[in-house]
Amino acid sequence: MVGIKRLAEHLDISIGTVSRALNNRPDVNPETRQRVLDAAAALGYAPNQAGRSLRKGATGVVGFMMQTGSEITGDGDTFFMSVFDGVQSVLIRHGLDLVVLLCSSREDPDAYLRRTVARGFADALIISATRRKDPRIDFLAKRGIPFIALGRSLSDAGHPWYDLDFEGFARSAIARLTARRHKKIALAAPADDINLGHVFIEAARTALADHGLRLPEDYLLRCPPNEAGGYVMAQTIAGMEDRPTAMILVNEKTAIGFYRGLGDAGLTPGKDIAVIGFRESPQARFLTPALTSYAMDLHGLGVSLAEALLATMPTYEKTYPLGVVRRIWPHVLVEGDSDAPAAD
Amino acid sequence: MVGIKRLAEHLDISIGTVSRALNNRPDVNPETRQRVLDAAAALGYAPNQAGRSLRKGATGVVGFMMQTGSEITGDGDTFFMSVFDGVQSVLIRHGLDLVVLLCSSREDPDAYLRRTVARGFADALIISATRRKDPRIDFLAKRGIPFIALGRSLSDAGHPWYDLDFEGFARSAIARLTARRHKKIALAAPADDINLGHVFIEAARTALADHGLRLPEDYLLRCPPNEAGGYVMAQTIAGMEDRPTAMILVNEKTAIGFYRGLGDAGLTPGKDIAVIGFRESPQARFLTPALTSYAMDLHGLGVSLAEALLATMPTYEKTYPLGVVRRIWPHVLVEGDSDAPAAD
DNA sequence: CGCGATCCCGTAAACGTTTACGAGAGTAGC
DNA sequence: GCTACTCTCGTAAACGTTTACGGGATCGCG
Repeated sequence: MVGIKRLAEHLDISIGTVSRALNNRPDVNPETRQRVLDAAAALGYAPNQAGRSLRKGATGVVGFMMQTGSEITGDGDTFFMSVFDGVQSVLIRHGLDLVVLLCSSREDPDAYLRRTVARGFADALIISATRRKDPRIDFLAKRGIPFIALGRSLSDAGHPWYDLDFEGFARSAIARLTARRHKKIALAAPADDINLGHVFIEAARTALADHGLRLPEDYLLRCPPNEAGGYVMAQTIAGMEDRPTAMILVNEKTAIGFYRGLGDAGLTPGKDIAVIGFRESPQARFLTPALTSYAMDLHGLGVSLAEALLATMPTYEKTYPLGVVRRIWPHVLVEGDSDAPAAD
Repeated sequence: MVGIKRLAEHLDISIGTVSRALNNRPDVNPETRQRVLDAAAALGYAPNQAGRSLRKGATGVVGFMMQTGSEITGDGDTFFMSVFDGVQSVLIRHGLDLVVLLCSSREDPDAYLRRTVARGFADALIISATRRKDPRIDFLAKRGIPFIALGRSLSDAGHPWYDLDFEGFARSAIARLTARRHKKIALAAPADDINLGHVFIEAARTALADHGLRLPEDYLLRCPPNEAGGYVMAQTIAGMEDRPTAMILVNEKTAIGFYRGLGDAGLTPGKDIAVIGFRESPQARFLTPALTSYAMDLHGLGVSLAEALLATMPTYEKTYPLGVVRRIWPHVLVEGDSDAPAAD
């Protein structure tokens, strides 16, 4: 490992000058700088990150915390990969790197966060799967660590966040179904403490009320946001004596199991039961009948997340004079054939 | 931020003793150690990672490099999440942390690796999506950085690796199909340079030969390993004048699009064309007819990967006296209804 | 010739740890 | 009372950077 010291004695100049040349500071002779740059390339010099961050007090990395095996992100999907890609495209322009911090399903997210913050891993963080009340938010705010949340929370530290448009989804889906004469509309939302379930359900309740409808207790189904969850939910629906005629799913993966479960129960999705899913996805795209769902620009979401995060960091706040961003990310309807009008 | 210095002057002892107490070294009075531990907890002391790794020359993190948006891992799926979970369960026992290093689709994997190695991010690495010849292997070996590859490669640096059993898959699937009187068997493999495609195709060729069959040129289909790839492949198959009666897919996600594509072309999977997929997955599990495929213990694979990696690190090699592990990870057949006998 | 300004560059401190070394105190053995 | 040893702890160097500070050239100008 060739360090700045070896580089300096090889060029027979001081390490100070070498450092200045490499970090192109003004007070160094252009010719010397070139010599240093050439030698650095020739010897394969790479600055030691530990030394650098010890001195500067910053690491140059941004962490994206997510949970493995949790209900919400457990199966992993194209969602986060696309967002990562967007985040990274912004960070790389500033010499920052993105690393993904995986919190195992067996570990407490709050403890995990404290641990990784204590290690001084990242200069800034993106947290996802925000809970109704999320101690991570208070913790990060108190420690003064720049962060942004993907997902709203009741915990409010004046921090920036982006979230998906669950209200718009609920309104649109319900308007669409009622326009097609559906009156018995059921919802499927994840059962855990992740905030999005609450937001969606509340929005759906008021949207239903706007159309003179209400949500019976047994029409609010809690199911794990994956294929198996959709399957057992279909069984439940099929066995109900006052069966709903339409179903709204907040997670696209439940749709896959739901279709199969309906089929196994002798029901046809889109005919016996109208279905609308939240997020358009490669998997759901190939369902038959095509799932009516909502598509969004995830790469763009990643870009916006990164920019809003940088806006809260002293070093970059002039580059991104955005203030504290708290915004709902839009989506567009993708019409399918899964939400036909109600019979009768 | 309270460092070791503040802790020391608060206790009125030297920083050396504090450090020794915290790293529980032998030569410190038990009573003093307890005082230090208590004070550390009270003041919320957390060791500065930069300082520590600068001194020790190690960071205590293991990186898992994967590509976003690439064909092989682009859509992300349950595969890697499960592996991550297994890896982490081992690392955490040794105070090591796992971070995921995302290489964007727009960046060269080799350049990305060099960059992150140069940054001194991780003490050891796990690389995935190995190519036929993979410069990353030579690079890591030359730099003497402990690493393990998930996937074989022609590049051989005497390094450890694990890989899935593509040969066993090919043999089993072909034996199963020929036993059901299929003679016109086609393959679908990814088109990129990832090594698994080559391994699988070669294995399939010899397995076919063992049964007196051969692989016509147009029965070897290259398709992106995702839903859309499966769809267009179905169109291609449907339009062939000498249509195969069976299809083997190395990627489960292609099965989803393939089913839909066949349906749109008026063909029924499992009836007009037998289908066998490689990896059993939540998505494929809910296809109709159920996809015959192969399941494997991904968490266990992660555990084994981590142990084999640690076995190559000087610090841990006595704990895991495994030598250089190069092993094929087993799977088991999950019988479905998608590979019915050939008509006539 | 003197003086200030400018341009480069060397010196050294600092970031927060870990650890080799040695020193002081106590203890035991003779 | 001397030596040898153990136990505990303080001292200081080292890890690889960055950067404030100052100093020697060089130059311009009066």
